[in-house]
Amino acid sequence: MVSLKDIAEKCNVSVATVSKALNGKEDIGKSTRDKIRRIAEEMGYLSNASARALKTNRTYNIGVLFIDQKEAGLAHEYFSKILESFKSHAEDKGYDITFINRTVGGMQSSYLKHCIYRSFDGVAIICADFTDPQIEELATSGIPAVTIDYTYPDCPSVISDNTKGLQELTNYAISRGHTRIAYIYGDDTEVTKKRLMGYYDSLYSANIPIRNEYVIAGQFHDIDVAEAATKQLLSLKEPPTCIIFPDDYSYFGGRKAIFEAGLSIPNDISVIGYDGIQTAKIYGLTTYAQDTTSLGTIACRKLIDAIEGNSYSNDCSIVSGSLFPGNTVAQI
Amino acid sequence: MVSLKDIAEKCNVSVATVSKALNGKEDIGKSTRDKIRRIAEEMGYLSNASARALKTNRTYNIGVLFIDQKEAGLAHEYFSKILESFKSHAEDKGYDITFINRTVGGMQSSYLKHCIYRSFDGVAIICADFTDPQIEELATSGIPAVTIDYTYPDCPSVISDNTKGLQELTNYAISRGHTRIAYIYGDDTEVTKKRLMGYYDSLYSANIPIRNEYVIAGQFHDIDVAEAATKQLLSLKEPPTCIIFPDDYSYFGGRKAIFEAGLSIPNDISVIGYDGIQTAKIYGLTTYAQDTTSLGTIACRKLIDAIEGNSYSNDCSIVSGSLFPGNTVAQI
DNA sequence: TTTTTTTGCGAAAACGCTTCCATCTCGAAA
DNA sequence: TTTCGAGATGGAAGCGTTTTCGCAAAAAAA
Repeated sequence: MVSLKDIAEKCNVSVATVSKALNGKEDIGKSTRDKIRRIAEEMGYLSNASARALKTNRTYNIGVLFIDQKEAGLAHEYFSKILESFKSHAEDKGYDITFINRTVGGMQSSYLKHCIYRSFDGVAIICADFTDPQIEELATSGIPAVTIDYTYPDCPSVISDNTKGLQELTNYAISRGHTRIAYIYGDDTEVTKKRLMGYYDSLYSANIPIRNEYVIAGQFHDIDVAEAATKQLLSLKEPPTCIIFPDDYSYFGGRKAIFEAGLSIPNDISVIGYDGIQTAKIYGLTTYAQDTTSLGTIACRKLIDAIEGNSYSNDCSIVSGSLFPGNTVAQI
Repeated sequence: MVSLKDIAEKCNVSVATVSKALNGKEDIGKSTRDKIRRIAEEMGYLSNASARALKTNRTYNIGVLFIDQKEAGLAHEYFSKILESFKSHAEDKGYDITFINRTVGGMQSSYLKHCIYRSFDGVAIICADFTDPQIEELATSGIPAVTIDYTYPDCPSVISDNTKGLQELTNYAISRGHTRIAYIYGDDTEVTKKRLMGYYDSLYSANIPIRNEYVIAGQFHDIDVAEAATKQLLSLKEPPTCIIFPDDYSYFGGRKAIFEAGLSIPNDISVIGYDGIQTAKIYGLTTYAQDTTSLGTIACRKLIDAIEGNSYSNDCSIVSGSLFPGNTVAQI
């Protein structure tokens, strides 16, 4: 590989001068600068990221935590879209993306140690189990960090407006004449709490009594659980006329139960998802499309602000999505 | 951050000794080695990846090319599952994964230059447009590389057995009594060529004449194109009784056309996908599940072999998948 | 005992880069 | 004329490692 030294020799200048020319420093003659740049280009020079990092303590590398909870991982459209958007924004700004894991040198270690070892300039926690103490350790370690869909104290975050999402969906069902609206909620997380708030709020505002048997626990991205929960709802003496699932994917499980019960959608029962994934939209599922592009971009912008220290805002941005009406909620 | 020097001072030995102790070199006393290791642990020492890379020319970092063709990108289940599997195998072996892009320092450049700049030990080309000259440049640059679903000369690869896949699917349709089997093939790539071979071979072996109007061009992962192609097939004087789609996702487009034509699956027409993605399986789509776990693992193993120089096999591994019968092919 | 071998450890260079500071030149001000 | 300051350039240190080589001490052989 061609190094600064090679260019220096070819140009009859010092290594220091070459470095300055290439980095656009001020104290250098215009003509020498241009010459050095031209020669460097000709020789196909590329700076050595390791050497530069060693000297400057900046890697221009962002660690991304993206954990494969329940085998969904990268294949989970919501998260992978966010990652996609985050990544492309980061690349525009000159940062690369490396996955964080809990090994260093092939040995079990911790997320934080891995990040320190790799000297990431910052980390983005996109998809993770926020109850894992290792995650909290990382988010609050002092390394610039940003979290998505969860907020730690003193760590900037961006979250999807889950309350609003469930409000809009519930309101939509109400506007179509439904009052027996069930909600199968997801895992016990912040996201779920926020969504429940939206659900309760909508019903309350519409003066619809809340029925406990209509609010049952499910899990995110789990077909079997959704199927079982749906069966449970359908077996009530007075079953709901509309079911809201934890997410679009879970809906596919509920659908199975509904069909097996000999019911049709939306004539016999209405259904609603959450996320706005492609395959759900194709089926015309009524859902709430989260704005993954904004989530990723904003998260990245905040992280880079934190890294570079300008206008650093240690707050929580809330991004709202949009209702996708579909055709799975019947007018009553 | 604590460095070798800090440990050396605390232990009253030289930096060289500490390095050797921590790296398990031979010429060092057992007791000093243990002491150094203990102190290092206590002080929370982590070696500096940049410094080490600078000195050794090894980054233990693998570049992964994963390009978002037609907006599918990370959300494409087939590729993201492969990446997932590749990643986890790499991490076990002490390698990290960084995404390749065509910028360096935020400026437009090329994939190869980006990889050189980052000094990746090797690169994996998982999802890309293999006709792009920049990809070929990268694959044949001399940097250890592995490609998936495409083979360049002198570059190890692993490909899914596409010929076999289409043979099995076609044979399955034939075994269910079909003879008017259409195939909407994907983009003009190696993968498509191989699959067409399988399709033709199956029909030929079964003495079923090949009808040109049944073999039409579609695209991978494109719902609209699949919908149009399906319409075209359905409008034939003698439409097929079974349609094989480029992939599971495309099927969702075809499904639309079929329903709009007032037909039902599989009573009026049988359908077959390819890939074995979750949502397709849920719907009972007859498909061919590719073995993404093996694809990722084998690719990673080959790449690391190439990097580390042991038993380096510059060949092409073929991985077969398995038929998922589903219930979308009627018995005739 | 002396000689040889083995073992344990350290000095120092090098990897490629950035940056502080010193030096030198030259035109402008005094 | 001398003095100054600005502009251009280079020397050199240092970032945290690894690794070669040399040296001393201890152990083994003579």
